[in-house]
Amino acid sequence: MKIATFNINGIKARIEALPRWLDAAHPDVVLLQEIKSVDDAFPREIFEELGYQVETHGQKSFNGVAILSKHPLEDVTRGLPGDDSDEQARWIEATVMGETQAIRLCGLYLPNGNPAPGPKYDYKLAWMARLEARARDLLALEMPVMMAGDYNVIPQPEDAAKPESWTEDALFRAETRAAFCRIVNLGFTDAFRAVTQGPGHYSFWDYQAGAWQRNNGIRIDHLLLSPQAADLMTDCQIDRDVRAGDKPSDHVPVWADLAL
DNA sequence: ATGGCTTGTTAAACAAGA
Repeated sequence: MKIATFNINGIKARIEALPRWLDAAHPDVVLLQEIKSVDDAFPREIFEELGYQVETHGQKSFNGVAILSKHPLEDVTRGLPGDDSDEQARWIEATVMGETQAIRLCGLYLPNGNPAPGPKYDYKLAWMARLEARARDLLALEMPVMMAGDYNVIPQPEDAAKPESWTEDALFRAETRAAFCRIVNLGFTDAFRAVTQGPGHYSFWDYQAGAWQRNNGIRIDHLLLSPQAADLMTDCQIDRDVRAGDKPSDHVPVWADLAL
């Protein structure tokens, strides 16, 4: 089962590029971030005609996550637990049945947090604390679990072309990286790093200043696997060529294949 | 880079992103 994460930076703006990638990559499940749409305005028919079930958790103008799946989605839940006053649409969960066993999928859009320090950074760290709590509960299920999405975290210096320019940024500050590390160290596997080591592998290139042409990128879209999911992984890749297509998102898809 | 581009909202700028 091929499961991908893709921050599309607006579903309306990606109404051609997203189906184009689906046709080329034929993922079974896609976790989308930044749909920037309310649920009623999401063009679900386009994806249903391609064979996908569509579950959205949107809001007006900003954020918003969704799941596209060629297999039935069960027990869909919306919103990250831990703060009922949080109105930002950044988390969706669903269970997908494979041929032999089920996997719990979590799609997430972790807050950017800039400028740091400040209230937006405080929100990011508080959100990561809630994520850690949810991650603990998911591990206790002792089943295949994937938490995938735009983490807005550069885990290591090798995950940025110019790490020195990110030192005070909310994506790379010591507190951010430590919070991410705490979650991984609960027992998750960074799927991409289990397959590929070394620098030069990015999932985001800024629209500005010729970042793509200069390969000035960062790796911030991650797939974290529970031990039971990591045991099933056979491959994980970044579809970097998508960034060179017509009217691209500033992020590209990252996917993993699991023997489910 | 104090933001060089893109998006959404809404009708000419503004907010937000990373």
